[in-house]
Amino acid sequence: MSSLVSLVYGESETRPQFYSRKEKSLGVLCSNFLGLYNGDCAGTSTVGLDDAANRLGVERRRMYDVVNILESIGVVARKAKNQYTWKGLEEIPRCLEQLKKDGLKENFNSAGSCSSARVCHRKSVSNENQCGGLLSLNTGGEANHLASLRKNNKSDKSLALLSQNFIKLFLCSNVDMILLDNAAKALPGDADDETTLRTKVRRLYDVANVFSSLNLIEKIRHSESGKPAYRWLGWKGKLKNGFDTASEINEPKKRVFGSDITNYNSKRNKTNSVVGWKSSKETSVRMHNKLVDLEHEYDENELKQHPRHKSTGIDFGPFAPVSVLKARDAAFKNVKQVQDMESLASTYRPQYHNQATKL
DNA sequence: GATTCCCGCCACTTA
DNA sequence: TAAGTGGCGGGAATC
Repeated sequence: MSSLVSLVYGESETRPQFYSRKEKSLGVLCSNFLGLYNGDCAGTSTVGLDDAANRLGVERRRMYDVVNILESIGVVARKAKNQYTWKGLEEIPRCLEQLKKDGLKENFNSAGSCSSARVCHRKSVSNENQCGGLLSLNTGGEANHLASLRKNNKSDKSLALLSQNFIKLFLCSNVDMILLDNAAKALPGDADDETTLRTKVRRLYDVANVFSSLNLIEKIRHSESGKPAYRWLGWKGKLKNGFDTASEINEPKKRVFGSDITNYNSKRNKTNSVVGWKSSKETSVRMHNKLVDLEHEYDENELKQHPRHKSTGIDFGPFAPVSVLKARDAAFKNVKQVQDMESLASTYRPQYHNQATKL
């Protein structure tokens, strides 16, 4: 029992250190990873997976999650076994641009579904996609690490491609707000199978947490259903002192959890409370319609089952941006304070390490 | 009770 | 054959 307590409380702590999911979230890990390689280790061109895991005090498995998602937006590129090339945050806008181009060119979500997203990614596997490292990696001996996945159909479900397709939902349809459930349905895969959907939603939470930590998206709440939705913010960040300052740049705009929305475009509410338009390119119409259909379908069912009072706006959910930002800022500060890598590792390890696995 | 998402099992690939 | 990779879903934290 005492050992169990120490697992939870931390052996070196005099005060109980309660387990907190937020501190171990992929978003926080991502922030720390970026802080490490974009800040303290700026200039480092090669990222060793084991090294990163050690420095950040996490299991290697978690690094795969973060790195795969970051690879999907060009921040890193797989170089060799256990090694990634650090491309940098400045790759993000270029990658987003490319993703948008690809998505539009390949008519992402043609025929009102995302079946073509599968086509899109297959093309990507064939190295037609130029984005970052994920789809055009292939430097040196590492020919195409997705090729192996393709063999066993793994790439169809890879986190990296899910990430890219999630982004394409925003970029290619020009919706700026998507219900997570609907994103899962709209993305490639069996949308009728409950288990498949649930799994996809789990993965989308992973992806969304990382993207949220990058300030590419923000989590909000569908005002009527209370269901989670994500709003596209786009890449606004620029580096300052080696750090992504997107959070700082956007900080004034952030709303406190539960507060009223002031910058919400009322026009969006007119047609649909969740899906809004920025423009209306023909290619985007199909996806828009699909998402709108999903929303209508969802809203009708929801209202039938759970009649609600009319809401005046959007409520932020439990993933309150401010709290996340606080956690992130704290993490960044933490990273900044540590000058040498040795102390960095010891600083971070307790935060992530699952002590239970050390038994 | 529903939502969120960490955790680690395990199948598969690679060296 | 050991090590690397990452899909997957159980189940606990959180709302």
